[in-house]
Amino acid sequence: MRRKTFARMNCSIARALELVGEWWTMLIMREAFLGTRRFRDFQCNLGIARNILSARLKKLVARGVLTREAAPGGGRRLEYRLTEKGRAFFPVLMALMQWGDQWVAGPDRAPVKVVERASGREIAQVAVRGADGRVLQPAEVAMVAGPGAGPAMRARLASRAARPVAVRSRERDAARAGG
Amino acid sequence: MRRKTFARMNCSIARALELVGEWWTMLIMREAFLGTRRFRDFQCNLGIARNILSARLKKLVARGVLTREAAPGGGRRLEYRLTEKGRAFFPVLMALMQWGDQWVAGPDRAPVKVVERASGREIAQVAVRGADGRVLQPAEVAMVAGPGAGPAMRARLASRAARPVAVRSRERDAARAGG
DNA sequence: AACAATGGTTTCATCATGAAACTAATTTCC
DNA sequence: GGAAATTAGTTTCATGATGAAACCATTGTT
Repeated sequence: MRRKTFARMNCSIARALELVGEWWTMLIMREAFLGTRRFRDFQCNLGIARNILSARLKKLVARGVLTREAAPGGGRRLEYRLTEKGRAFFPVLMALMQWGDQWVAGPDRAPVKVVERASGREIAQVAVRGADGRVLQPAEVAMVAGPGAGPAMRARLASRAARPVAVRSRERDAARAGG
Repeated sequence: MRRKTFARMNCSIARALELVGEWWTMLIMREAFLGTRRFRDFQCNLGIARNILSARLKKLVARGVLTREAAPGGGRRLEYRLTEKGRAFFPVLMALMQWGDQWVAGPDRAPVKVVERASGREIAQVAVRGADGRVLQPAEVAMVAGPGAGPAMRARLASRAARPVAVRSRERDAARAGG
């Protein structure tokens, strides 16, 4: 059967994943943030098949995440560059990288360190913050219906509004389970 | 050919995606943060095929993102719950949701609003911040080799250390391109 | 004109996905 | 105690996505 689309779901995460959630796409975004612009370089740096890279780039351009422009220089050179929409994706990638650093690679084994260009100091952990800037844990927030919520989502959110993601202590050992 | 694995890549984003980057997995995480714990509820809320859900949950448990425990109640009830590692994924999902709200759903069409439980005020934008708490744009940071960088990554980062993600003005129209 | 570099598209074998059918463990109803 | 129901899967099978290699097209160089 055909792979299901997330586009119809009344959920911004699903709709975002429809654009960037396919296999390879987030790594293409990573490359773009690392400064890669040319088809050849994406292909070599990632080791992705060319037909797949072509399809992914095409979709990202069509969705306004990248632009495709002729580049100066010999041959048939093109450049793929991040748009404003693409650059706005930065926090997602940084959050994902930090999670990988801390929970997959292991502490102090990060392959890449992100530093503030001006000062050379490492950036802070990407975190969810309240209006006052305080860092919030999952249990400290609630999901409520937004202006774009359909009837189904509205019903779901109403029925569980009082049920945060509870934190239990007995799982600490299990959280270290194998890789 | 078999789908390539990202696990060997010297990149925390790739390694994170190896765990949560498969089709459906991030939406399963979203459901978990919304409070869903039972197989049946994941299946109904997402509309995912049961064999795929089974495979994804199994992998998330094996990787320490979820726990699987018997739950009180009739039948053969099980509960899947987020571990500390799973809860640490919160900023990634919130960043993704906000990006979807702003750039895919369109402004003021967000299906879900996330508010601080204590005050009821909406949370802030998830952003990359420096050590001093100031919000940083992609062009304001540099990627440098971390303790876990291999020779190849080290060489790449050294050669492009001086090349930030440049911001050009002429793309503003293109960024609005079709959906 | 021939050749090389870049950026693809096409073809084909293999793997992943989705739907439905089937299995298994536990509890409730009669 | 046995039948049915609930939950949580696994198996089977048709179809779609992926990866590798081959092929094509445009532009610039010799």
